Amino acid sequence: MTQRDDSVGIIQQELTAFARRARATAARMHPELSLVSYTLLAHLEDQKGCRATDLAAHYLLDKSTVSRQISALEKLGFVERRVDPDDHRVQVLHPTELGAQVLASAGAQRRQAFTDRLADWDDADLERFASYLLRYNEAQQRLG
Amino acid sequence: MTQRDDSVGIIQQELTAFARRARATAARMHPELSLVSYTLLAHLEDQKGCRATDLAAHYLLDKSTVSRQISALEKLGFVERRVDPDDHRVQVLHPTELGAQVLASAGAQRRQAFTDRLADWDDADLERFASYLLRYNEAQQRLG
DNA sequence: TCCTGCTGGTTGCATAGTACAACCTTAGTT
DNA sequence: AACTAAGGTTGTACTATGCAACCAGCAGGA
Repeated sequence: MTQRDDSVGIIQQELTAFARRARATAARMHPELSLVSYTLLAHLEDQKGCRATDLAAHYLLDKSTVSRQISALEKLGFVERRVDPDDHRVQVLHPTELGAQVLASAGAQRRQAFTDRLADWDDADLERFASYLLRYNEAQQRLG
Repeated sequence: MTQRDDSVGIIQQELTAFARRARATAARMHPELSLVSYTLLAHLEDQKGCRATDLAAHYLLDKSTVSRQISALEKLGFVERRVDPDDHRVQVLHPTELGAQVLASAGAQRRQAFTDRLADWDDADLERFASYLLRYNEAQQRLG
């Protein structure tokens, strides 16, 4: 067992531990907006509106899952649907004013939690950690 | 928005993206053993047996959740219960021979996937990434 | 024009994972 | 003996998810 293998083992173990906790932690932080809802809503804001199909493709979710998530967000008044005049099959989804507010609030809370956890890191370490995560996720997407 | 804030933002985003994918990815890799089951079974092996309560405490799960997970693992023949002779309330849980085999196989598959994703990293980066994850998770546990 | 096939979305069904509360059994204390 | 605490199980409910069946609108070709 080389030192390299040790590192891989630790990375596996720690990422797994993180994944196991993530949903529950997010739910505790802002019960109003689950991890998934938060992500979808954030994407809508980022993209200035998109279709349910785009969300499904981007997050590797089934379209039925997205459909239900969006219904829930709509029921909460966080999302509105605008039928595309050029293609009546399509609904372009947008955050509502309220949705944007809730998103901003949840985002601030999330960001604060991360900032706290990373408070005693120096800038160089933070930047390197960020670049490692980007690199890792890029590889994961590439390799499935 | 400082460069530091950017780094925090990226870390948040990438860890979130990872968490969103983790369960589904794990499920695709070895349908026999979900992420949670895998983790519980691995803990049993690590600890050379422990109680359901210990698992619940360690993974911040409700004891009912653990109870059901263990029932499922037992039904699959991966776990056996041994009543503690000193305290008949207690069941000490152990992986069975079969459970250990499945665990080893799933573990090898998981490890291989990580090894592939990290194939083109040099040793120093791997070691640093591993240490960052340890540090991050330690802080998360400390801060809740 | 009409049939066929494709695309975007919804709905019915099934499953996993989870929590909470009520409960049972066994230990330990007073 | 009576009470309390600890380890587990079970009933109930809810969220997230996928698959399959379906509907509706669009686009192309015979």
